[in-house]
Amino acid sequence: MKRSISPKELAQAIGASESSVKRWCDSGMIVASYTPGGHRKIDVHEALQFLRDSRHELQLPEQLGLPVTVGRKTWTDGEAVESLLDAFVNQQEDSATALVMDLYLSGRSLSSLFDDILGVVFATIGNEWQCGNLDIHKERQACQMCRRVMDRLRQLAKAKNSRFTAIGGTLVEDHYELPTLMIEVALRDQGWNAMSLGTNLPVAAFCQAIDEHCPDLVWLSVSHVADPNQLIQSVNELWDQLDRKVPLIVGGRALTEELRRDIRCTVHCDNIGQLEDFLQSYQRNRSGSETNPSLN
Amino acid sequence: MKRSISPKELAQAIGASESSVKRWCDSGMIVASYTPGGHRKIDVHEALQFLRDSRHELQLPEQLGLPVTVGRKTWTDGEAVESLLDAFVNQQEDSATALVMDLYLSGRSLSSLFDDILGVVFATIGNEWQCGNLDIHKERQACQMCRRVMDRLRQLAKAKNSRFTAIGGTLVEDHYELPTLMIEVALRDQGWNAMSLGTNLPVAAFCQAIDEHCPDLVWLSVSHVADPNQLIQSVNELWDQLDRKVPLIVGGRALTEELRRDIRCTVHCDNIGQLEDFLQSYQRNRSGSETNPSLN
DNA sequence: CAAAAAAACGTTCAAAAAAACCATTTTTTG
DNA sequence: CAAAAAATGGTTTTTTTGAACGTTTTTTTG
Repeated sequence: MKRSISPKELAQAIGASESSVKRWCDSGMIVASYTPGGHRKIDVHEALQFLRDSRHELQLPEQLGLPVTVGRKTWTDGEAVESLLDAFVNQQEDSATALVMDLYLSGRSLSSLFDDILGVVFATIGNEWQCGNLDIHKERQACQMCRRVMDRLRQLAKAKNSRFTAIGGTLVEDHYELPTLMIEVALRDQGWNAMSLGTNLPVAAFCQAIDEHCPDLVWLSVSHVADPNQLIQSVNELWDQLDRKVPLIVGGRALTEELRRDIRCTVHCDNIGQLEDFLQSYQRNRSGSETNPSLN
Repeated sequence: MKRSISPKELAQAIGASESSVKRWCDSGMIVASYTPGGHRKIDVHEALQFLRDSRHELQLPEQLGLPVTVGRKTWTDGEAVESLLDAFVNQQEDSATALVMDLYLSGRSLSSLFDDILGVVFATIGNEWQCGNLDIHKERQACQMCRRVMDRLRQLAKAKNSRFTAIGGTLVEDHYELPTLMIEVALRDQGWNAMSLGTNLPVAAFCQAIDEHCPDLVWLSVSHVADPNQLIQSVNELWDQLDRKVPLIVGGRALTEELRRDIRCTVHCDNIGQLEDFLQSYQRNRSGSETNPSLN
């Protein structure tokens, strides 16, 4: 952890301007030390002392809900996973939100955020739960909190007037919402007009939605399979329903080798990163073959 | 969306003078924080809270980062239901959010908002779906949108340091999230520290959570019953687990007369309004019988 | 190691907010 | 109904704030 921060960082943390923080330092309201060149260094302890003395509330402007994150710039994957796990398990939603926003705003791609951080966190939570080390309700609450955090990301990546539409969801008996939500948010972040239809849907629902929205892409998230044969039949039914030009993307942790063999789809994805890779080549092809005024 | 605003901005937003807003801040009617120099900063949450308490008209909603349509109209229940239904079915999330916020800010109680508006809307959506007039995915998407709207209300009614804790959720095979979320939000609005454990939970999960949190109240939402006998057994198991002093509240549209007869619980609630009524008498009793320093 | 880029410095200045005060309107009360 | 009380809105002076800008220090990069 950093032990001192710059005026700019403190300014961001408390929602004031850098000028004001500098003035407060000079007037002695904030105790600051100086580098040989004259740059102010504010000890985190002094910053917190100042927060208590002044009537200023720490109103996290973007992120940084807790002292531990003040001025922190870079997280390694391992640290982020560990902290997030802790926050989710101990129901500290503010910390979790702050951390995820921190990662997002630091320029990390959503695919990396989902695959390398949140995915790992929830894989761990799932494991701990199945090993009996974690109560069921903690797992559920972690999912709920994560969903709220994702909703915030979803709002940040809100759909522009994109030409490309995508729909997706999960089939019957599959109630896992987070994976399909991740795909929705990742697609939106890539400029798609993505809509998750929801979970536990019969194939008919997909077909109706396809008729209604004429999407340019359909995704299917598979996290739980009640009846493998029914799944295979459903996916293939969906495949037959789709125009050849509309790719069907299937992925999820419940996809066994056998299922993959028997399922017809455009591409299997094991994570969001692969999905994005596919999208980019797909968009290049589409843009190349189509006459597209907006790109000229 | 801005986090905090100045008195002048709030004054413009509600069409009052800056002087009045400052006076209200000083008198405590508006909860304000201060910069080190003494400038008032009003958290948007607090501004909305004040707006709701004081019944001031919101003339410039955009000052608070709200959609411009908020506060433009007074709604009858029928109109509100009709418009909300339209917004949910046609996936106009912004409109739906604005309308719900409108109703909330106009001073309507959450119980009324849930029982008379959102409840009716989703009863209608459910009906239309079962009659085949509405595609399944539309119902699912409506639920997702509603959940996001509820999450915003949940944030507004954020838990204070309440003495009273409540937990609840749904039992296995019951995946309906909205009702239990409504209860959570309504309880929070009443000053409770309410936590929804989630859906599709075994009784064991409730028991673990009860051990961990020692709640003052437990709720159970029943929207779908796969096996009536198992439900009865589960609820009674839960009842036995609970201390007599901790009320168990059971409600939901799937509660038939027969089920009610065989289920042991403190009180059945058909809607949020009844829940609030029970809470008020309960809190009076608790405050009266307990030695409670904070009330003296 | 040196050049380039980024961040922080100090200063100035205009806009915004606070505080204090007074006039006007609305509500309460006898 | 009229006087008193309370609430509201406007004005002035003083204080606080945030942004701009050219300069200096620190960090990054080749």
